Amino acid sequence: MAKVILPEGSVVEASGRSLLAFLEERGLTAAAALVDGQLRDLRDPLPESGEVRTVALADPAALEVLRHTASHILAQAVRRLYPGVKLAIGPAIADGFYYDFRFPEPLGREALAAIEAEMAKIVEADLPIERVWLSRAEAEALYRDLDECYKLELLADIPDERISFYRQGEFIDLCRGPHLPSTGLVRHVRLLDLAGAYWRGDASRDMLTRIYGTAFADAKALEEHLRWREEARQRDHRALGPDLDLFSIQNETIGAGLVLWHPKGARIRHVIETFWKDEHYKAGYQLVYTPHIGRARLWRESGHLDFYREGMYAPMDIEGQEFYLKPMNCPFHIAIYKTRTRSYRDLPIRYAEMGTVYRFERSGVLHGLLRVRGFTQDDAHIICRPDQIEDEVEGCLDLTMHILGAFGFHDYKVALSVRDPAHKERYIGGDAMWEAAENSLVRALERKGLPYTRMEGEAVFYGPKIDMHILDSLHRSWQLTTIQFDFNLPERFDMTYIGDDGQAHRPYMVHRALLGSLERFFGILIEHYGGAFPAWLAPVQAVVLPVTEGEIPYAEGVAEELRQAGIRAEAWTRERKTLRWLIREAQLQKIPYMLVCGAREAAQGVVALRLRTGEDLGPQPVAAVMERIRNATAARGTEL
RNA sequence: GCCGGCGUAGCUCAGCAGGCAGAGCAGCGGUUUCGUAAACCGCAGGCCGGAGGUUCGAUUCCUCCCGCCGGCUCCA
Repeated sequence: MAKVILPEGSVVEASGRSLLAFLEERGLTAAAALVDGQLRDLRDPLPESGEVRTVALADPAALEVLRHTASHILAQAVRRLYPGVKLAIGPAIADGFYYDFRFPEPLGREALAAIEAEMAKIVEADLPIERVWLSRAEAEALYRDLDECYKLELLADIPDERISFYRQGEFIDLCRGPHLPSTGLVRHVRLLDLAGAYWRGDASRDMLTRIYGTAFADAKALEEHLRWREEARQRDHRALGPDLDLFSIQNETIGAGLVLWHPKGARIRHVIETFWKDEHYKAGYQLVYTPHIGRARLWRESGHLDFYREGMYAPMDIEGQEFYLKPMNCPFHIAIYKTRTRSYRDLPIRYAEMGTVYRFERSGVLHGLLRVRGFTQDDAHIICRPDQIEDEVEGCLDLTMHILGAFGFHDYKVALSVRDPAHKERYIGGDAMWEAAENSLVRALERKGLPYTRMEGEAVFYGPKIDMHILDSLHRSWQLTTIQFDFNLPERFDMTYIGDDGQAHRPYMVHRALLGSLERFFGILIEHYGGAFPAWLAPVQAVVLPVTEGEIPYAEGVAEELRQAGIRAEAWTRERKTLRWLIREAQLQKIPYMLVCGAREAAQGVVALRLRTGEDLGPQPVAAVMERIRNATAARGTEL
């Protein structure tokens, strides 16, 4: 007899019947059964022994099942409305689900409403969803009759002889399940988007139409998700950038994927770079500058022309010599290292550079600041002895958390990428190097108490690495930091140091970027803060607003006083507008501090302080306001 | 590259059964001297993304091109 745990927590002993039968007797509903840690259909007969737990519809574990069922309902609805349609695949994904179709006619977004309405009918009908097992021959016959070429292809990849299908009403679909017991449970579903997608992601195969949707157990969760989407849309850096006059990308005149940093964006970048440089000097790095182009010989020696050519732009001819625009900074840093014989006493050497690189990206993948063709890496190369690698990796993690923490990122997801143990021959460098490097990464992560996911076979051919993802204010994950060993370049460039034995040795080299690229990081920052930058980053920290023309000289004096104190301040006196207009404008520009000067304030030598939050703090001495802004700036927090 | 959507004033958008191209904001000129999210009046602003076709006539219909946006395995 199996131990059955019902939704309200009561336990019964049973076998043979389905969990669904028990629930129906009690007038209960649920999404699925959890048997030995695996989700199963409620309609399955209970096992002879073990534990069966009821998974409620509201259980997070049920979400995937719910969405998978929603994708079947979508397919059923599409089938009804578009008889000639061919079905491909329809899985649940992180935020919802999709289904890929080939439509006989192009489908527009406006069709989604009608499909949603048809889905509602299927939900209303509360069709039972039942699993059906077919033999291979039956399955193939079924799909040949229906002329479902994609499904036939999927069938061919399934090794089993008994093939699992799910049936709801007139609709049947190849599927491993599990599914909800009936369509009536999918109450809160919404179709969101329409997009093209290749069959099996392969650009040489058919282009299908993908319909995206999402589903939740209750209306509130669906509403929240839709609000979240809307919030993300409003924070889109591609809209905020031009609105706040931070940057522009001018495809027609400048070129795709090439960023113009406007004065306000440049002001923020300057703050970021200054902070970054100061912290790097403190952490024992040496800053360097290197050129944007280098001779073909350099890139041949580094191997870039062999392994990275598709990411590089065509060479330019300079006095008969080929030069390439740099896609990476490493060869230059190595060239600096090699200008003299290095002693073991010189190590570690840490070269850091805000190095601007150019990489070819296909036009379709370019995306605002997040994917560009020219960008500035916050790059560094650490060259060290074998006995130093662990401390060096740990030092990278410390610096990463210190710097990212200042920008309000405190949640990290870490991926450790190591060799594929089955194919060690695909990687450069010996076992001993790989193990030492991997151990140093693991130990450094453990010493920092950072949980990580180990990814076998995800390492690049030249060394193991750590990638760190941060979560932004909307809980979206972004990969920023990468810390990777490179066993390849020291070899290719024959880098050495003289050890205490008087012999030449090969150093370890670690390549790392903390913010990744300044462009990408800026885009993420804009979305993280929704354009409302904290005081230390705000391009304009304070505006001084005169109430009438009479206070213009006073306002200008106050702004000048602030600027002399190192505060980024402007007096808005260029044209005569009402205070209401000025406040609204400052609010839209998301300026943290508004200093209102009317006749009363001017007479007393004070300002009325209003914060971006809408808080009116009333009259304050100018010195007190400056102190407040200076404190908020120094704290690098979001508090104004 | 491919699929779908979209290209109209600096920006946001309306218009189009085929008949001289419209609004708000921004800009410029003036009036208003104003107290915490938009004072008022006026002026100017356009190869309706580009090329070709159909037509007496095209921003509108058709074809091609260019650009932008969403997406292109999280596998039945």
